Amino acid sequence: MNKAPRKRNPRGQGERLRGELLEAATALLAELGDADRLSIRAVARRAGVTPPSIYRHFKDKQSLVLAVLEERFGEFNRFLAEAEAAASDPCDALSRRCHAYLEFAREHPGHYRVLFSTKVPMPSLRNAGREPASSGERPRAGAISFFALVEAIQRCLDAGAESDHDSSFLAVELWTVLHGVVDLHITYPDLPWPPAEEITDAVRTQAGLGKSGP
Amino acid sequence: MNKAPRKRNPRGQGERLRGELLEAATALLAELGDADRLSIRAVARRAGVTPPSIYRHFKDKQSLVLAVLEERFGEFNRFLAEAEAAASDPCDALSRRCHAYLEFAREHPGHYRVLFSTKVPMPSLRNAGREPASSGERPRAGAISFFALVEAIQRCLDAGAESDHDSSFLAVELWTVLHGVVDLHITYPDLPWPPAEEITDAVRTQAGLGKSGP
DNA sequence: ATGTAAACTTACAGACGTTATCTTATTCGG
DNA sequence: CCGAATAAGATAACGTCTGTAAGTTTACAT
Repeated sequence: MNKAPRKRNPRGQGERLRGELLEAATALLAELGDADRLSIRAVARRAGVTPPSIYRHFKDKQSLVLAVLEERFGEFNRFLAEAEAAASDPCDALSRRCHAYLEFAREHPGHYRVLFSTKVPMPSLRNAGREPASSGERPRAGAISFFALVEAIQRCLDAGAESDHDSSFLAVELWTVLHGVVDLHITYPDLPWPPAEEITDAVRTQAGLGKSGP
Repeated sequence: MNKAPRKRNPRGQGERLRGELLEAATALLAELGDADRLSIRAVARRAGVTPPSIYRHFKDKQSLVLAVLEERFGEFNRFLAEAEAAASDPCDALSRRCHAYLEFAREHPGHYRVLFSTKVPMPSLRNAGREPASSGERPRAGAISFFALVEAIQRCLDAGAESDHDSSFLAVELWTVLHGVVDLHITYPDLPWPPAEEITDAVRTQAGLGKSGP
């Protein structure tokens, strides 16, 4: 077996393993698509380290998972915000934001699942006893990107787009379609889907958010 | 402890435990919302029976889960079909079908998750080795209800509803919204959602499937 | 040389799916 | 009415996984 016992890190740089652990956990979560299925021991194997070594860098399994989630969620929001930058008008920006949403999910289906299709972090740990639910950690995460969507839509309405509904209702409508198309693609990858963009574009334009002027 | 060792079933009626096991597994799946998290031992505890007793009635864990899934999926399709029965015209039937979809999900969120938000049966068992994927079991399940939706929409178009797209595209669009709104409600139950019906009705009418005539 | 950071070894206590074997209550043949 | 067959379960156990705690080794920096 590969018994070379891992090149030890020099003094100040114990941080390096922390980074490699996050990297390993990230890769595994991308494959598993579910934080509950991630095991400390699998992360350790992946990083070429024994399981207890992880506890020098993370209090417990939940901390490790939350660290990864925070990273990925930040990258998700950054990616969507950057996509809007190149836009000419608010409706174009909204379109780009939606397409970026789909692109992120296509590139990182596992991470998408972990971020948006599982309940508050580690329901299995709640069942284990001890803590009284500690909800309120990750709901905020989904909320951030939702409010960014509301604002993007409001800018469209301010620019003259006409719709029967207000921005927050439209945001729910759009998010619903985006999430739905993504989740179905992930769950049934072998069905002959039309391109995801066609679906979401159809709903977005039918809702009156296609172009600014009348 | 409750050491009364369970009233034994008479000769011909060993089937009774089978029923109770299905019942217990069904209840647990409703709570867990994930077939992978269901444990044989939990089913046994719930039914007041020792774990190996299950193997007299089901070949293995997968068979038990599949039996439950088949039952629930049948009920789902029946529920949607019955909802259409009371309709006056094709568009009303479509509306009722959509509302029934939402109602089923609201009444049985856990079962909805198991039926429509997890990949082919037991991905964890595939990883375990032995079998070469055996896909093709449950995809058919989702397909049945999808084709029923296509037909319901086609009847609307035949009755004079005008839309820019064909029935199968519209079916994907509608299913996307239905699934999206359901999954978001399940994943973030504490957000201040507008009623699910409002969202799906909006998309359905915007798509031109609100009323038959012009 | 020594203190200490970084990682290791060992170990516990519990869960899981599943098999092999044993017990007991019921039913049927006589 | 009684003994044998059998169906419906229970016990015990194996092998594997899991998260994590305690204590130990190694190698670098001073």
